[in-house]
Amino acid sequence: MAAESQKKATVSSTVEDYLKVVLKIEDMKQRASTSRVARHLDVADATVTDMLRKLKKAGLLEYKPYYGAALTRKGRQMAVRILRRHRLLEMFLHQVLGYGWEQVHQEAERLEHAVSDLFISRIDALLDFPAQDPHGEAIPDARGFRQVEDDLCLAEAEPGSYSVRKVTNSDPEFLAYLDKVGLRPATRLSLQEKAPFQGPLKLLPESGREPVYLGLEASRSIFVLPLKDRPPAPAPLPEGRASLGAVGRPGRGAGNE
Amino acid sequence: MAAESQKKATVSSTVEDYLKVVLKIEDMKQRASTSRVARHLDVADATVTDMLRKLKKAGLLEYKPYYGAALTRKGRQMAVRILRRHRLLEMFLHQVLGYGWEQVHQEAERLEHAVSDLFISRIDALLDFPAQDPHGEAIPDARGFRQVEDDLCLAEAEPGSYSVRKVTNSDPEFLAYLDKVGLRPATRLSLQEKAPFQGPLKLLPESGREPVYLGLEASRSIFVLPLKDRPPAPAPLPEGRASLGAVGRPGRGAGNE
DNA sequence: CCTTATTTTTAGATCGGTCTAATAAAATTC
DNA sequence: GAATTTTATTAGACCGATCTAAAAATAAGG
Repeated sequence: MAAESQKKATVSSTVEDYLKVVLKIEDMKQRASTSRVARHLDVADATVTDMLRKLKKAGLLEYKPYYGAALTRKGRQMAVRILRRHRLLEMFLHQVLGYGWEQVHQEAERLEHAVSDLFISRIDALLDFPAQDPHGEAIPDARGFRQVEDDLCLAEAEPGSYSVRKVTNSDPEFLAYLDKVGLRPATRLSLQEKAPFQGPLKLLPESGREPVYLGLEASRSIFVLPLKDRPPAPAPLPEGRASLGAVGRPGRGAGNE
Repeated sequence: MAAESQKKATVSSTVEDYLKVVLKIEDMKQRASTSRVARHLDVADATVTDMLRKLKKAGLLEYKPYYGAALTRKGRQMAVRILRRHRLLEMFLHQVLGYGWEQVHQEAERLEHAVSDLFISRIDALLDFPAQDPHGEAIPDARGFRQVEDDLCLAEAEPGSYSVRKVTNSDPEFLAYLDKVGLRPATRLSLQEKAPFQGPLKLLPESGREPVYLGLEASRSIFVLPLKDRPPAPAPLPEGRASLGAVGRPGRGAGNE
């Protein structure tokens, strides 16, 4: 063992959760302050202060009292690993077990801490190495590389034609609603107008005939890709709904749900 | 809610583990004494004493100091539920993700505490409601019913023809060995002789040409079904190896089936 | 039966993760 | 720039699960 001692350094699932939210906050270009982390994890601020000190000691992040935390390379590596697991699991639940996209997050949240590397690599292969999860979020590859994407948030878009790239919100209610009005990754839509003074957006999804009025706040979690007028191929996601060797949602036979 | 208050009563995974081993011990027709439970869980006796008192207070088992524990109906129900999850998960890992039978136990051990009921019912359907796990152990059904089987242990069998029903040992080394010499659920074999004085058994598995000499102790974890001489159909397991929508072990590039 | 050995329980401590209440630092406002 | 508000940290405690060491109950032998 000459090398840098690439210890497996197994951490608790609590630690994994802390790393995950720090990464998430950093990805949003915000400062990972104590209170922000606390809000994301729904724990008391004091608990976070404590934990950040511990994680600093473990070399997983830098931490300046009264300022906040920033992942070290090692910490980021771990966080990205969990992110990968989470998203792969979501895709697996959706494609193989027929979960709705509003159901996958909660289950993946528990599974990401429990499955082995073998499990992950098997589902990765089974899914043919997917690049996005069911919400359109990029899945980091096995080496921890993440594709960067220039994000255009619907809240900041001008009227025009777009296709939905991803939805960064895991609230099941919200996702179920989007699904109902026909807004999912890869669907095309035209943004018709934006009411002034934080007003709602008027959208026309290609699927539905009815226009959809979406609150400005809600529109912040929808990211889109501008379409050069109306080309034939939008195609971000490999393909839509449950298609693999899946039991197509529940259906026949004995009871599920 | 007029009825008996069928509370979901969610317990920690530690508690689930305790219930599981008490069930296992009871299934072996032994007394679930403090030390026996401690050995199975690899914890100190004192820890078990404590826990048994707690579980008694929770109404999950009866407990007499200096004697031992016995599951209540509620406790047994929970324990069987975990057993079902465990075995279903093993089958899933084997059939869908191509795990070897010596690999499934460890992974299922973690997953059984993490997956939701929905997950379980989906894999149950995906596997077409299997009755046995990869070791040939019966999977309790969704209502908690367990099929009883008259167990004939190889250690107690007379020379003759048998088919392997189940292997009750989760040591990966041991299972890998059995696999190598061609002993798995549903394989036929002839028990040729048993050496006296706790001596080894001489076996001839149908697959292999070489006889296998198996220690008496090892033979205690192999259970068999007597064959009426040599009929065409042995068929305890629904069918042998990975057959479902499985990715046939890892292997090639794409592919789901 | 009394002594010894074994098994079990009690007592007291530790560890990880969490909390509340009190205090202190930083940011904001006047 | 002093006072107030907001944000963080310290202090002290709790809970679940575990441990070790000591004491007590049961079982086994002579």
